[in-house]
Amino acid sequence: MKHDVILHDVAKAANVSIATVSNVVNGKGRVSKTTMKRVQQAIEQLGYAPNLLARHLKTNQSRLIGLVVQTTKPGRIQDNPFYWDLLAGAEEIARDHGFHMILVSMGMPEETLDFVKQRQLDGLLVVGITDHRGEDALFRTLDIPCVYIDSYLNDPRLCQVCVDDQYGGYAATKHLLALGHRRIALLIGDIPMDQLHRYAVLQQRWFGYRKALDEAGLPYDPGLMIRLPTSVQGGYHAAAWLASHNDVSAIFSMSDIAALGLMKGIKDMGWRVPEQVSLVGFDNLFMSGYTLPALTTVSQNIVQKGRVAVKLLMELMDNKCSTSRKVVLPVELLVRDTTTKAHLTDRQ
Amino acid sequence: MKHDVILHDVAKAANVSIATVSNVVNGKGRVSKTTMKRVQQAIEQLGYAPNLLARHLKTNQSRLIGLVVQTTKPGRIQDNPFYWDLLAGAEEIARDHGFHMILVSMGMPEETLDFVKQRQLDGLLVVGITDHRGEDALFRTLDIPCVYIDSYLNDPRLCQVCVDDQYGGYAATKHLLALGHRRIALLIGDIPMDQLHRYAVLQQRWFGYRKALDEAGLPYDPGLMIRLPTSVQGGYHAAAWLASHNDVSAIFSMSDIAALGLMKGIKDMGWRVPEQVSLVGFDNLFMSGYTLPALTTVSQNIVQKGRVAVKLLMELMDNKCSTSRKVVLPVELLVRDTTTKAHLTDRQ
DNA sequence: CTGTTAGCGCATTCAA
DNA sequence: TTGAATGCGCTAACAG
Repeated sequence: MKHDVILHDVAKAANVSIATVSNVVNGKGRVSKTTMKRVQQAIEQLGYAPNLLARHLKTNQSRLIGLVVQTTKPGRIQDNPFYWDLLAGAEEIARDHGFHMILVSMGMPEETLDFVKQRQLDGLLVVGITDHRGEDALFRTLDIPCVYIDSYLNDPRLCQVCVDDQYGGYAATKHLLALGHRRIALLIGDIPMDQLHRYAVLQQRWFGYRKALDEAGLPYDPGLMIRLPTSVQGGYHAAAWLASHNDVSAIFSMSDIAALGLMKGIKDMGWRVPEQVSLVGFDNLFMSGYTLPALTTVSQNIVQKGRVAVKLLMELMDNKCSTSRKVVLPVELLVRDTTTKAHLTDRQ
Repeated sequence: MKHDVILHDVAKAANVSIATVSNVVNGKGRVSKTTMKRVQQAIEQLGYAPNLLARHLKTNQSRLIGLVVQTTKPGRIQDNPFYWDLLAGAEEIARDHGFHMILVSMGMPEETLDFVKQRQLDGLLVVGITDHRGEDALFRTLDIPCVYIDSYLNDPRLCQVCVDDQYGGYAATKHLLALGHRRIALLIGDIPMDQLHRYAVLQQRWFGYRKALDEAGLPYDPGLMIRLPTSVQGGYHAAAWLASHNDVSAIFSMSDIAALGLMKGIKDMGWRVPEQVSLVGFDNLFMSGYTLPALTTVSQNIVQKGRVAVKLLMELMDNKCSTSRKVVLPVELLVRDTTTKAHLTDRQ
């Protein structure tokens, strides 16, 4: 094609100045009905659309929100389907406010900072960081509105969105305890226990687990922590662990993904869920209700998490974030078919 | 914080003109070693980062690539976890070329056009459109580089990336035929058969199915098309259909998602996979190998699809897209445990 | 090798 | 109510 249509072209066509056209476009200033009509017509005919680069350069904003996700290898986005739900929820609200979402894959920290400065991002949704590596300080230096998701930062001035992970862990464990289980293993992820504080979400669920144990007067046994990756494969391999721990009658997996792999692993060993091992997951993935048996799990709404995060960000931008700076979304235990009364003798 | 650091500030600090700083930043023009050092030092100290809005306004580009996805409700992103893989692959390559990904949820067509024009997007990744609603023409009017993913547009000048859907459908069906199955149902999605051409990906797989049937000298039976949504729920309900079609010994589901639901539905009816019904899926989801029995499926690499699409887009931008304008990524039949020899008598 | 200058398209004073 | 003029921060052409 040719040259873009600009303010100037419209002005000429409507026989007015560019200032007037600008006023019409932005609904500002006083413009008479007749000229407004004429201008709108010209805009229509020429197919004019304002150049946001120019507008934003002038107004010193970008109406762009960055979704900052951690990367394993520098510059590479972590493989996690949940992010799409988060992004979808965020985009929905952002769009309603005239903002758009841009992806910021966080590799080297400085790169991320540069990105935000260069692109003049108006706000950030930061997923899953901790304040133990100074990452939060990093974003603080940026001095733009940030909403931290699943991050559990201690600074009360920070805006945060998460789910009630601790309650989730508590509810799942309590459910198993109520069914008579006493030796409940925790599929916690591939991390050393002394590094648990760096994975706040997992730590919170772990807290909930311990709390339920405490209330039941049961001791905490570090030997029941299964430290394998939070993945289908990791879960699958947890079955081998289970084979050498015959006193364990239930496993609480911190993710449905791992729970699915684990269920497969258990069945491949010839054991039955839930008759011989009870299983609880976390997340309520789209197919968790459709496994056989259907997975008992702690359900969370990730799309909603994205929505709420952007809403909070909008408030933060308007400086009217006097209300709740930390939003904890509810989780819900969905009891399905992978949990049943303890029958310890079955596998012994 | 305060005011952003701009070219001017650096220039003053280094005692040079802004043009020289610009040259250093962009590695253009001739700058002496000593001044370059001085400028770089100033940049470092002040923490200068170029304002891309200004740069792009000047250079008339944005280094932004839009990922255009369909929405069901206007303005809302369709719920599909695959998109994250696509986005991740695309971002990986885009970032390597100094581009970033922005989300364009396509509701009303005009909105989308405005978005692209206003944000001055340099290129577009358009997912799953057809040329039967004139959507392709829409993007053509934009006159910016586009790569169409999973779209099967007829215009040979268009850049497209897809997988070999037809071969996938063919291979899956042929596999079932080789096992002795003769009545093979197709779980095709919630669309009228006379609208199939509007869903080119499904149509291609359907072509493959028919081709395999033809080669085996078997007639095509429209009565074997199961028209239920491509979702876990849809698949689950397909089990009821199966119950009333006892001559059907195998089902080819056009998506793993639906296949998972179907597997559950079949088992809930008390039937066994694969002894009584063989099942093939499509996609190879992350947990498809971990169902029980493990799902036989046609595997595709969606991350790779995203990568290739951006690579193609980059070539298109450089005008050196003389080579292949259409890339067909391979698919692979993964024979796992949901398919076995036909035993028609089992359920009759 | 380095500095001066003129816009990119727009929003926004300030005059008329 | 409308228009002329200024500058957002940067690049690129041209001068020195």
